Amino acid sequence: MTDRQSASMEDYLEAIMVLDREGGKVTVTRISQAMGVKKPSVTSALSRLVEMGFATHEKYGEIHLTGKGLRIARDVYKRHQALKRFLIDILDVKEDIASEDACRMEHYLSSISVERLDKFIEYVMGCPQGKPLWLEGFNYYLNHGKRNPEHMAACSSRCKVSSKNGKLF
Amino acid sequence: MTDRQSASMEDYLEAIMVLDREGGKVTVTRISQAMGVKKPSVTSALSRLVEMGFATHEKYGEIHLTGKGLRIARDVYKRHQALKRFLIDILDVKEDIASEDACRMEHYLSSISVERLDKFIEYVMGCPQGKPLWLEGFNYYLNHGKRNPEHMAACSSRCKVSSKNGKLF
DNA sequence: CCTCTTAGTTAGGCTTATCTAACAATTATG
DNA sequence: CATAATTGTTAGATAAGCCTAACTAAGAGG
Repeated sequence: MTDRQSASMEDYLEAIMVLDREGGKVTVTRISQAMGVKKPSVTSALSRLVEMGFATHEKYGEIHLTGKGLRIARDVYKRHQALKRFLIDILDVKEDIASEDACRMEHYLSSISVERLDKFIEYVMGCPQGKPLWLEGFNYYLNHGKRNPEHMAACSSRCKVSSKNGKLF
Repeated sequence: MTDRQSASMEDYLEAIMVLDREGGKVTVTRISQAMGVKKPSVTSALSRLVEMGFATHEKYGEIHLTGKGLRIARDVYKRHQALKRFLIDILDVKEDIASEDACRMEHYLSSISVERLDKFIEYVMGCPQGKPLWLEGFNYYLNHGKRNPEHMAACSSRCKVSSKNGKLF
């Protein structure tokens, strides 16, 4: 039922979904540019997606995901976002690196682990009073190579009111 | 200089290193069993590793990693451990799932991100007084679907004295 | 409506990484 | 030490996924 597709197929499905959300027709050229592959690769991939029942594509015509295809695309995207948010918000990795890492790893995280990761981010970032102090402490640790004596004394996880990472994505 | 090899090549290098650490001669058969591939695949992979200067292997003879090969193997293994420890110790994922996830993702985490992840685990698990209370709070959140009111009141990250995860690996 | 440009497809080749079947070398055993 | 069992290699097939080159379809401008 929930068999994973190849990394490549997942990438195509995800790209089609994202391009569709961006608006306008989803074309071979757009997919090609978005994914950094040549157009014949897209045509070839599309024929496999169609064969597997994940997309529809009439010659020279429109490209759409089927229900099945969309479900997979959303799954992949969810994994992508969870990984990216973790890397950026918790580990303080720069956005471009985080995105690249997420793009590569999104195909390999089990559903159990995504679920946990999602909950973890929710738990940490959803701290009622804002960014947890212990996370501030981690930043200090990253920058200074040692624990902040103040944090160690208090060992407090009281939350900051304003979050440093205010952007939605 | 630090070009990443393919996932498959990294897997072979890692397996050879681990088998070597386990003791005894590293043989085609052992590699084959450890990795779940047939023996001709191992022979073929070995010839590529030798060609790239990552291993030595005389016909019907001994298999060893070169310095270059060992360096890569250690890198991969480090990523593996970081991911696994994170999944188990922080996200409370079961060991077998964590290992599988780590095995697949270990090839795709950038060096910057491993570094951060390592530091993160070090920071969290190395809390002077033991397992942080906020992490206990996360466990509660996982099991009950909501924050523990007590933790919310205190929002404390004081550490438990004894760690629940006492094993080294 | 004809031509030129752009978009998409087809054909064919390459690489990686796997497999099976058959063969060769090595090791163990009576 | 001769033969059987194990171990390792070679040859050849297959599949995914990418590429280039060449072709065809569709659409835009004069």
